[in-house]
Amino acid sequence: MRYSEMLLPTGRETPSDAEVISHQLMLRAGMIRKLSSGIYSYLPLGYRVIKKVEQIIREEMDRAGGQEVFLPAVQPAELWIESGRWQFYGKELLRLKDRHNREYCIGPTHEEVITDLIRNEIQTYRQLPINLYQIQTKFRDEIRPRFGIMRCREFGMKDAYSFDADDAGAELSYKKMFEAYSRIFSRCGLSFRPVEADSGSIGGSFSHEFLVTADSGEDGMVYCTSCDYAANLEKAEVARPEERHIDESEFLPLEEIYTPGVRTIEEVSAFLDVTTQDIVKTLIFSADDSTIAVLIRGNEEINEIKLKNYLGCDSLELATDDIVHEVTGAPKGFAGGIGIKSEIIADYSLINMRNFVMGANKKDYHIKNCNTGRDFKIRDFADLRIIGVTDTCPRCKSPIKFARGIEVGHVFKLGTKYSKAMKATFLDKDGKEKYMVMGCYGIGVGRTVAACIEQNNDEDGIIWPFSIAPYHVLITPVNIRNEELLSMAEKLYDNLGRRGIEVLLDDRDERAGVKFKDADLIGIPLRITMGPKKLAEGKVEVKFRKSGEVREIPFDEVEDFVVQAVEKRVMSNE
RNA sequence: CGGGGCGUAGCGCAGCCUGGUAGCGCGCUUGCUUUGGGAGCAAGAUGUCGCAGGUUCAAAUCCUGCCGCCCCGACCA
Repeated sequence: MRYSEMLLPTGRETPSDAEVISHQLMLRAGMIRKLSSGIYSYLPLGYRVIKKVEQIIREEMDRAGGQEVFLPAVQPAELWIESGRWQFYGKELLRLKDRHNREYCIGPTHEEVITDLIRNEIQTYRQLPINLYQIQTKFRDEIRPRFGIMRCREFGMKDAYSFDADDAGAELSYKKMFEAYSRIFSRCGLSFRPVEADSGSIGGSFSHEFLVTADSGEDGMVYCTSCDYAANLEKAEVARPEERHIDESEFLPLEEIYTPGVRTIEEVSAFLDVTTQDIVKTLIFSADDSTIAVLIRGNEEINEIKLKNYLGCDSLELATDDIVHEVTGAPKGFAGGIGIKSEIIADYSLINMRNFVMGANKKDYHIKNCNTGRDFKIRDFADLRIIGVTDTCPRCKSPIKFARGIEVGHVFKLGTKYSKAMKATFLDKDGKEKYMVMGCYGIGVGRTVAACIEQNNDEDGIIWPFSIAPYHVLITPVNIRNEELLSMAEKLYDNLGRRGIEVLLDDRDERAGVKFKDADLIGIPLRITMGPKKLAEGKVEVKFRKSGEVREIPFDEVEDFVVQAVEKRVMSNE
């Protein structure tokens, strides 16, 4: 491609509404333009990168036994009513009506469509397993799109669905996808980590997120410094502590203390001159239609996902002030375990606590020297908190570390949730009709590109890995008015193109400085600079964007040099 | 949905408080000079001042309503 003919509007200024580096650079490098909140157009340079990532995905999905399909973006409401999600998906599902007033949605995901297809086409175990995937534009009406291409409403996604005859088969399918994903993200030149994730409302089974490590990531993760345990913060388990022997003689007598207007853990801690670890926090939740009190040590945070999973409820939220008053007989801020009119569950952090402080369920009072068992009953202890810096690995007890990441992929073992709801059955060897066991596997294509930029940039711009760079090589004749220079550049451009190298020729009538700045910004991995002085010696310069290394190569050798350099680096995911 | 901010040329912004009919930098066009890290000089083009009402002789500026965008939070995959 000739730069002079390409729509490649680079910009010097950072657009004011771009927060994260990948968004800024994608705008400045002329890769994307925003049409509306969370809705973007891809310009030629940006789309080339998207296609590169898609191609890697296709190759690896095919290699793992996937078959590519293309499913409708617009889906009839009936399917979603059948799966039950028309009701539960909420406002994120963009719904619309056609001229006959029939209801549709724009697919945020395709479990319904694929399950419908498969139930009609698959009758016997002989046709299983099967894995179908597509690369499609999805729409999720996010409450708050942000970070440019990272959290969009409209976005390109690869989604795959596996159907197996039994659980063991489904686990094998899952494992294959897990491995394919690892290869895909490695080939994209990303530093990433698969972490255990919550399988949440989709039900049972298990799930992994692929997180690209980046400080700007929206997801927190924790990983073990010794074994290979890694999980996102929602999921990360906290081990049950060993119970110390209870010697009831240690128990001190209860003591009610006047604590006017003292409500938060910090206030109580300061007022009574105790540490936050000596206090028990009592949180009142409304879970579906019931109310439950949850106790946790003062310095810890509740993990609502864990709580929701533990309770097995559909909705969970902190109780309203009215309910708090009803259950505790006091305004917010003085709840405690003693005398509360609801069931009580407690986080493991309470197990070895003695003589702690709690709210008194009475306005302006707290109680000292509370003890579980002696003073009140707890229905159950469970892992209900967010893992913290002082915790250790739940598997091997080694120290853990925290990091942030961008979720670029998610693999999910679905089980039979959809096949049951939509009656996707097959006839097994034993002549019995059974539900197919499903898995689903997503990759955010645009997000993968953004994540790559987050990991590969410097003050001058993007630094593409060879594997997904929009072009491998940029030829920069320093002055196109020098006809000899230009014609030699064009010759090199033609020859490299013929040998399968993707080349961009900067044939613009611009000053060298402008070309260099744009070259660094758009991040092409190799730049061949052709200037009159070096060319008089029969040489050109080859500069590697990533390392900054500059090699002077004789003009008649540069073609071979570049071909070899590109091939070597594409193969090694550099 | 709650809180905050912004909307003026393609991009980044000033002007608004104190009304008088719009400006700066970059970019763009033309010419000359320059030519290895975002050139210099000269001459130019480009605006429903987000939209709709209102106040006023007069509104980018004051008032009301709406829309859009961004940030924080809550929510959700």
